[in-house]
Order: sequence, then structure tokens, then C-alpha cells
Amino acid sequence: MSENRSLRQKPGLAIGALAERTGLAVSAIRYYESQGLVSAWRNAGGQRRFERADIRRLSFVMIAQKFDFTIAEIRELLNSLPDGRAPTPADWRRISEQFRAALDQRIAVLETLRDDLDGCIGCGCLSLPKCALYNKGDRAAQKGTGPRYLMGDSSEIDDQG
Amino acid sequence: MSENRSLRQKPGLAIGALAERTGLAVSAIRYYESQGLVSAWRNAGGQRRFERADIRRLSFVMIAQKFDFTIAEIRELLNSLPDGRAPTPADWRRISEQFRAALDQRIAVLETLRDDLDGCIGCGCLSLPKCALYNKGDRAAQKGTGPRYLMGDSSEIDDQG
DNA sequence: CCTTGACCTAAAGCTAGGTTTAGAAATTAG
DNA sequence: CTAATTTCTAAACCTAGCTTTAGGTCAAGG
Repeated sequence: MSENRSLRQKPGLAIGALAERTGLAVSAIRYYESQGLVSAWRNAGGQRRFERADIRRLSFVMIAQKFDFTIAEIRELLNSLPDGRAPTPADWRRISEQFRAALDQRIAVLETLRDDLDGCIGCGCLSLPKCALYNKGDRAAQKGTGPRYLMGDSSEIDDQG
Repeated sequence: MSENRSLRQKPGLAIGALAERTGLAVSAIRYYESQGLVSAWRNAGGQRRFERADIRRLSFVMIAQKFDFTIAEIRELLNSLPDGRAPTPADWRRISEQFRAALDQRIAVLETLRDDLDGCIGCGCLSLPKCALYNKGDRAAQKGTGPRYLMGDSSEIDDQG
């Protein structure tokens, strides 16, 4: 069974093939490589060649994005895998716990916001610094700088007309 | 009680004063004006002057942003208020229901994702097209285009070494 | 009057996560 | 061999939601 392509230069997947297998755009894969989420070697002509395991690695990236992890966070998770291979079922269990935690936290934030809102419906607190929505519960995942505080209008409730 | 400032040219709030009362940056208020979330008249020197009701209007904007409404959506909500005044307690009750619905929906999406994840922990399904995370449950609020499908690797499970 | 400080506009810059474009080189199909 | 794909790089562009910068003007205090 020793065929002539058995030594030297493993074939690998071209970027287009990887794109087809994952459903990602070619440009996205190049971008992910630039961000250190996958790596590729180059063939004689300078074209990228990927390993088959990168299909799973990119699938992992796509799932992590469903959980709204940023590229930087995904890179961290992938770095927690020994020597850059795709996650095995055992790795997957471990990483899933992190997804779980992130997800639970985001759900908790939204539920708190919902409860605060429930407390506010009908209380007319739109003008109250003591409103439950005041100065707490940052945007779903504190991305961005965001405003600094809410509701400066402490008196003069009805001055709109 | 007829004082001399009683006719002509109501004073209004300068943009800096409004910024202080709301906690927003001056540049943010100008931006919101450009986006039609507030409006101002100009004094003799061409400077913006706002009504006191705009404090509450902007507070409303800030709360809506906590709920991850976009500028366009917030503009819609504000347009649903008669003649561009700040929301009254009655308006607030009505609009709160919309926040509620948006929030419930987002929580539901995350919970589905969490359930799918639970079903996946330990099942080694990272390579399975039949994985619960496959091809469903778009990112928390389907912003952005997003990838088209997941997990192209239907066979060759352990080819990473 | 003179000096701060607040304000003005327009345009450019920023983050995130990519996509699009342009022009050139490599690979594949016939 | 030739034509059609695919791939390459670098840089520009895109959305969202603002901020920063540059160069001036307005308003208020002493």
C-alpha cells in the first residue's frame, strides 16, 4: 500500500475546499487566520493548505460565535487546547462548561433587567433616580463604553408642555 | 408675578447642561439629534437649545439601549409618542410591554441555546451534522450576516494527528 | 476689553468582524 | 497550450454608535 505520494508534501485542503466544508466565506477564513484562530502552511506556489482537523476547529469557532464570544475569547479557548489541535470530545466537555457559564451569566443579566422592568411598569419612575433601571445592569454584555448614568431629572416632573 | 423674561425667547437648556443632566457626552447628544432622537432650536448665536423634557427623552433612549434596541428602533418607539414629547407614565407602561417582549424573546433564544448545549455536553457531537447546535439558533439577536451552516465534517472523526 | 470656556460644523477615526476590490500569480480543465 | 478558476496580497469599504480633531465662533466673567 505504499503509493508514490506517500513521501513528501502532504496534500492538505485548499482554502476554497475548507470554505465549502465549513460554510464559511474564503475571506472569513483568511481573516480568522490573520487573527490566529487557524494556521496554514503554504504549498510551492504560496497557496494556503489546511489540515482536515481545521474543519472541526472552524466549526468550533462558529459555535462559539453563536454564544457571542469575541474573536479574542475564542482564541483563548482554542489556546487552552494542547498544541492547537481541534477539540476532542473531552475538550469539548470542558469548554462547554465555559459556554454554559457565559450563557448563564448573560441570561441572568437579562432576567434582572426584566425584573427591574417589571418593577417599573406602571410606577411612573421614568424620572426617578431611585428607579431600578437607574445606574445598573449594563448592556447585555458590557461591550462598548456606554453611558455613565441615567435619569438626571430629579424634580420638575411634568414640564413638557 | 409677570416678570420681564415672560415674553419672547424661552431660555432652554444648552447642550452642555443637558449632557450634565443625562450623563451623556455632548458629542452623543449631537449624534442623537442627527439621528432624529431629539430636536433642538437655535438661539441667536446658532447654539442648540433643548427643552427640559429632553432630559427624560434622552433618559428613555439610554434605557432602551440597555435593552439593546438600535437607534432606528428607538426612533420608532419615540415616534409612537404623540407629537414628540417625552414619555409620560402611561406611555411608559405601553412601551415597557414592547421592551418586555423583546427581552423575553432574547432570553428564550439564549435558553434554547443553553438547552442545546446541555444536550451536547459529553455527546462528542462536535463532528455531527445532527448536533443540536447544527444550523439553528442564530446569534443572540440575528444581527449581522453570520455563517451559513455548521459542521461539514461528516466522517473521518479523528484525523488530527 | 479681553480671556476663558462652551459651542459650532465637517470630516476623520475607532472597534468588531468581516467583505469587496484590484491586479497579479498559480492551478486546473479541456 | 490556452482559458477559466482559484488563490494571493494589500488596502479600502461596510454597519453601528459614537468620539476625536481641526479650525472657528459665541457667551460669560473680571
